[in-house]
Amino acid sequence: MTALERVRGELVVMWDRLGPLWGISPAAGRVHAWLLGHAEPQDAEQIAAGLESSRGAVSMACAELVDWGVILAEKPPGSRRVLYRPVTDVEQIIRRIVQTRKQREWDPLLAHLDGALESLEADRSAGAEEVRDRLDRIRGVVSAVDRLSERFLRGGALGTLGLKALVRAARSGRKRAP
Amino acid sequence: MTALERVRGELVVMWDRLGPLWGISPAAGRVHAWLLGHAEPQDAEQIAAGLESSRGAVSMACAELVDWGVILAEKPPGSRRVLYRPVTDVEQIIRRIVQTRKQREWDPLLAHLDGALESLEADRSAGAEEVRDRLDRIRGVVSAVDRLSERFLRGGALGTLGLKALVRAARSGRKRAP
DNA sequence: CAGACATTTCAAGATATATTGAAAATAATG
DNA sequence: CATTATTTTCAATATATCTTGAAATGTCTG
Repeated sequence: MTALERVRGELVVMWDRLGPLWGISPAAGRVHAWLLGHAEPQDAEQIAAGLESSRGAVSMACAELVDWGVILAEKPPGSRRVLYRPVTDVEQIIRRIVQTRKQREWDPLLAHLDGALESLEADRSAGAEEVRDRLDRIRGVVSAVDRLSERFLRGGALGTLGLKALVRAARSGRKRAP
Repeated sequence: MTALERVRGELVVMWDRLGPLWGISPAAGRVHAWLLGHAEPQDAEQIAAGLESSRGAVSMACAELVDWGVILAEKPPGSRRVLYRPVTDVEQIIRRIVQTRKQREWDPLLAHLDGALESLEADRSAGAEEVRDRLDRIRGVVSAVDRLSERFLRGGALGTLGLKALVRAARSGRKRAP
């Protein structure tokens, strides 16, 4: 077994657990890992065989990943197969994930909090006062993160957040023991 | 039904879905929401009754929340009951969540990536070259976020990230329609 | 536009996760 | 230190989620 093959297996295990952290399902995470581990784009058949999964499951996972914008589906002319290729521009991946999560989760949360605060304005009891205060503080942070992500999405580059310089610095200083 | 009671119910639904986003289970999220919705600290019995859950489930959830540092367990002298109170300092909550996730998830991820990159260094095939490049780019971002969180955890205040000013700004400008 | 090759869908079944409730453990009081 | 109020644990059970595979749908070529 080559080093590459071993790394591929580890990648699959990692992404299976980490996918949920940024909002994608474990199954889709495994497919993403598989694609990241292969230089050549793969078709659904190969992925299913490699992950010991079924054709249908891979189809679902790929649809999810295309939806998130972290992989691309390519139809080479002269063939009916669909080839999947991972997006390798990390900034683009982050952008898509931030964008998708913002509108799926963050914006609705903010709207709910605003609604809750509004209905509590009428209630002048001591208990309501305290709860309103807490929600207002939470809303402050949620709103701040919301604006931060907006700035990131508009600003065009990681640079706005100082991330770009950090990435540069981080790439040079590898290999701190586990 | 008062406005406060309605808001409590909505909070529970929100936190049930959002808990997983920052790493706690849906059940623990509901308990956290229940506590946030009540000005007075609550005992496990009250929580179980309020959420129509069982005594045991609440016990597990509270242990998880105390572990995360987002609620406090208080033993009032002269009684055997344990009262639970949510931490209301939002900065402290964020700090605990960032800290816990960093060491549970982020640090191991970084170590794995370093290990994978190291074993790929030997493999000089074209495929390995491409995969190594991708992993290196990913490692750059993971490492950058890691350093960012370290800076936040040490720096003592949200201020370091510019979040503090954002929170101030956000709190004044409420009520953009849903 | 028919035939063949591929993909997507979806209901049934398999698997994993969460919940319950009663028994064991713990802590406080007289 | 026995009693009682309370919490924690954990095996059984209920619930939700993921996977499968066959049928339906789509799409490219001659």
